[in-house]
Amino acid sequence: MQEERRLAVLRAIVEDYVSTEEPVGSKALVERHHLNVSPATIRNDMAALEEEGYLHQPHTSAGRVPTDKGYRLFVDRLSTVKPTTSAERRAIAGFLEGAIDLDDVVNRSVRLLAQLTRQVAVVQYPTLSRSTVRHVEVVALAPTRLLLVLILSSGRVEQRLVELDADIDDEALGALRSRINLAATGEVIADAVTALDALVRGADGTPPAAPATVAVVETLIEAMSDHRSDERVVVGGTANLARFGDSFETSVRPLLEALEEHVVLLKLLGEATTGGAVTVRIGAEGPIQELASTSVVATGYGPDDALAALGIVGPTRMDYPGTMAAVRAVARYVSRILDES
Amino acid sequence: MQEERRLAVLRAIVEDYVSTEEPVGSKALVERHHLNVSPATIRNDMAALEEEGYLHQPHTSAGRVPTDKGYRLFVDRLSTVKPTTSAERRAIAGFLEGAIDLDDVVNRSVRLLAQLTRQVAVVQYPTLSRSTVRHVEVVALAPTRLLLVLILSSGRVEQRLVELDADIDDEALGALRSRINLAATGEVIADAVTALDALVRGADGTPPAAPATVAVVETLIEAMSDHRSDERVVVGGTANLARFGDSFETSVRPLLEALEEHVVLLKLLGEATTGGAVTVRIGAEGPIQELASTSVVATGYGPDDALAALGIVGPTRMDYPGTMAAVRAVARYVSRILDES
DNA sequence: ATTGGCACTCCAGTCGTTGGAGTGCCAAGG
DNA sequence: CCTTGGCACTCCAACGACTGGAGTGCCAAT
Repeated sequence: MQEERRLAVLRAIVEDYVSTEEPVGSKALVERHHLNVSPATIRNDMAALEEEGYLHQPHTSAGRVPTDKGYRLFVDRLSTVKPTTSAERRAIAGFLEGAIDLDDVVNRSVRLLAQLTRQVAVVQYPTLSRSTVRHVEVVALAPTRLLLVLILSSGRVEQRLVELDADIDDEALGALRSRINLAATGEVIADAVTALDALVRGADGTPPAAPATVAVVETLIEAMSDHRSDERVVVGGTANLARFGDSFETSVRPLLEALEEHVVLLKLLGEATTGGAVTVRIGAEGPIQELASTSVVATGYGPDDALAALGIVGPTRMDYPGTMAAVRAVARYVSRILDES
Repeated sequence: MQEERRLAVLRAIVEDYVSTEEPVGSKALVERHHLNVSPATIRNDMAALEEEGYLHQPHTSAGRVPTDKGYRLFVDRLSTVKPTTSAERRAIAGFLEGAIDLDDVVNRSVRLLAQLTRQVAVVQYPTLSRSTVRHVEVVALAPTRLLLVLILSSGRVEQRLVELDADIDDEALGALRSRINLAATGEVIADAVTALDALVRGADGTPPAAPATVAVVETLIEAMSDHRSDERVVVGGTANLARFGDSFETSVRPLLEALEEHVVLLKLLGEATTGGAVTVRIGAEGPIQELASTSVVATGYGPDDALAALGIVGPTRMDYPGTMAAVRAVARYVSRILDES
């Protein structure tokens, strides 16, 4: 069955190219992998694979290099995700266990990912809009001044001050607090907002809400709708870009620029939060011009892997199985840590 | 007066080398700057300057390049800080005005600095230990559960939960709140800690403090002593490293690695918070091996320029007057913004 | 102290040359 | 029909020789 062997050849070429960083020729292939055929046979296969667009030749008489399409086939059908060793798992767990708060978890994750993959790591902060409301606290600092504390499942805490036009007594305050929590606690942000909205609109013919209630709920909704902190990502391991050796001004500069455009990164990571698996975007598959010559390996984390995303950016020539394994492992441990705390 | 001319020659060499990035020769010098002498004269001066260690020759028959010592002399005695134009000032102000919170101020400052100087920018978060206490809020979430909110002059807000062994009534709570604020409000963190400590120790023979007071104050002191967030710095503009063109693996990689070592950066910036002026560290003057071939231009910001520091890291071959002006201008505006909010 | 003249140095770019790795194709063998 | 050895061909990358030009240092003259 020569079709099968062709795929084996593609796999071998990808693996060799990734490790040697040089175009791979037919002779070297048969030596390193024990394909029981001659170089000439391999050449025929390679010619066929090139014909189909999986390989590319830098110059007429050079070895072959995988194309984006070749990597794609490799990732989809030829690679088995390398299982992480127990030592690696222990290292990951140990490194993340020490985290003391959300910031620390995120920062440690970035460093860890960058170190494991030797690529540039990107971690998104837990998304506000996908968190659920854990608790809302309403306390009086003064008779006309309330402090709202909004505690989310992601561990984030938001707080707002509300000035009232009139005094509010403890009893009314308690009632307000329990009504708000009844409506919002446990809900996803979006649902909490609509529930709170219903509260003040007096949906079903109930009398209009008291001014104090309106003020509090409005502030709360504003806090929940404040998506700007959604836009936070942390980037690390840029020193790994040094391995780009060649074509610096042409390939590293735009990449560094893209990495500082956090909006761009968020778009990139956004695609990864759908579906539980590790997402791989190879070369120009994505919408972002500047990253056309790089690959992105990312996945969601948190409950249902939908809270936010993390991943790495690197050259298309990368160790996909190993990288995917590392990304998945880190995402799992981060999810667990967040769940515990 | 030939001594005077020699300095003029040094200045001219620094300026030309910064703008052309190439060793500068005697002929080019007399053409570009209207020194009314011949190239031969300049050559004598250059030989003397080299003898004294201000210049260096890459090869026997090449132009001259300033040494670290040469830059140092230039910065200390030959350069006038370029005044920022009103257009620049408006741009800076406009860019920073839009900031909505502390995070935003810091992030905008980094981008602004990187853009103005075309170097790598580094901004330290306001130092906890140098902030003063603006207000302490103590509210009961439940009879045995208190929420402490610590608001600092830097705009930072810390909060802690305290579980009590016994119930506390509103009256006692109010008393506790005002005693704490009396002791701490307006004080520098360190002083606030000692004042609070005195509160529970009952310094002058007063009866020992109530258990609730002890618990609250201890938690508060702990929050104030939590210096880990002191260690935060934000780095931006790494894409500007691309201009390092030559010697990538040798000079950019260690630099990128150093930039990720935030502890290292903090040490670097730490030196800059003393004294109100802009600090310039050239080449190997500082303690950090990895940055031996770069310069750091930094200054403090905030009240007395002592709250925290910001600055840039770049090649020793940089436009010192312009860079110093930009750093100073940004620091001033950041200070102003923080003061207003 | 300054300057023109002059010999000297040395890098950077250019141009052949060449060796080796790799290919494509073909004809022979399973 | 697939595989294989042989062979001519291609082309890069490395090496070395060459050379022009920019720059210097020194010296004698002013």
